Amino acid sequence: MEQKLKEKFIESWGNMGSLWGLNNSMARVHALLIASEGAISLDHIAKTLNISRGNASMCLKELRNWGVVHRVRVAGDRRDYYEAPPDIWSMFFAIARERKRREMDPLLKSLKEMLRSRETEGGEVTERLKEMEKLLSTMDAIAEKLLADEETAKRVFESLAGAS
Amino acid sequence: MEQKLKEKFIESWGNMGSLWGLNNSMARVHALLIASEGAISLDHIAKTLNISRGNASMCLKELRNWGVVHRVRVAGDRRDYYEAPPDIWSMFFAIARERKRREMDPLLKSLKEMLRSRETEGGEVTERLKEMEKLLSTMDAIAEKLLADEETAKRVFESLAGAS
DNA sequence: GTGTATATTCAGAATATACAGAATAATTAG
DNA sequence: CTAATTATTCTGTATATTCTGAATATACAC
Repeated sequence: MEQKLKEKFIESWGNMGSLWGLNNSMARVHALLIASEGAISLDHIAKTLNISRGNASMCLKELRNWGVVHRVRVAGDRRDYYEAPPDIWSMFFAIARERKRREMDPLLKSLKEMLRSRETEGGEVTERLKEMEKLLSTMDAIAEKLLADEETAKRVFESLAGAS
Repeated sequence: MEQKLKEKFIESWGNMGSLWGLNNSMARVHALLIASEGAISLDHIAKTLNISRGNASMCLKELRNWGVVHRVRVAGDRRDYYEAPPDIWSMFFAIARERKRREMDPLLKSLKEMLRSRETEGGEVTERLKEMEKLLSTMDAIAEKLLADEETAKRVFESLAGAS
């Protein structure tokens, strides 16, 4: 019966994943790992989700890049096992870190470069770009601060959520 | 010469856009509007970006759904003109609102549903899902609060970014 | 009303992405 | 070292997405 919940979760997570940069298989692999108690093998994953072992391998690699899945080696067993660390908050931070790295950093970098190369130039457009750069720098500073220390960040979140 | 800056910005924004749900053309159209002083016509957009008028039309429609582009009607001119509102902060909030709506709300909804349908059940998996629900609810509360009042939000951001 | 300029929608072509399964590489036991 | 087992990478195919250009609709001038 626990099975039904698991399947439903895998399906939902699969749908959601695409919203933050995972394709369906990746998100399903991730969901299966989240919903499984111990570490499980690539083979087990491929069989359970009905995907090829090759695909499973690529998904796991990418999920490890995101930092949301770990490989576990078991002595006396050739196979690799994989698990999602149990702490949901650290998963959240891993995802946040990666998304910042992918979505924010390059844009901020590109803005800074553009503005540096045209420091002297005026115009409305340059003004807007400067404002964008300021805004993104603010966000960047916040993100850096929060991602650097998870415990502090948690407290900030609780306080922001709670304050009337 | 301003032209080079514009092109570079369009290219960067185009690359970035795909990371938050716009396809390349949409993001390029958006970038062109951000980087243009007044309102410009569909025709102008299609020509400048080398895309079909049909595609331009669809992109503009979608960008207006996001709330980041406005249509301007000029008296005595049949054509429609489009512009990106000049305030970067309100653009930021429009994007944030839409992303929350697309990325967070459905996930939270789906989690709540799952948990409701299995309230009685225990197990490690259910525990994790509950934690996820709690975490997302916290984030949701923060987002609601910040998106409801832009001025307050700005102040919160400044303060978070600044505090040592 | 008619004719013209513009915008939108749509079908299918072009392109990009995701996947299975085969080929290759790596690891380990013996 | 060799053979066996598992993991990874690669290749072609299936699928999904995006885009164009044509068809259709809409708005306006007269």
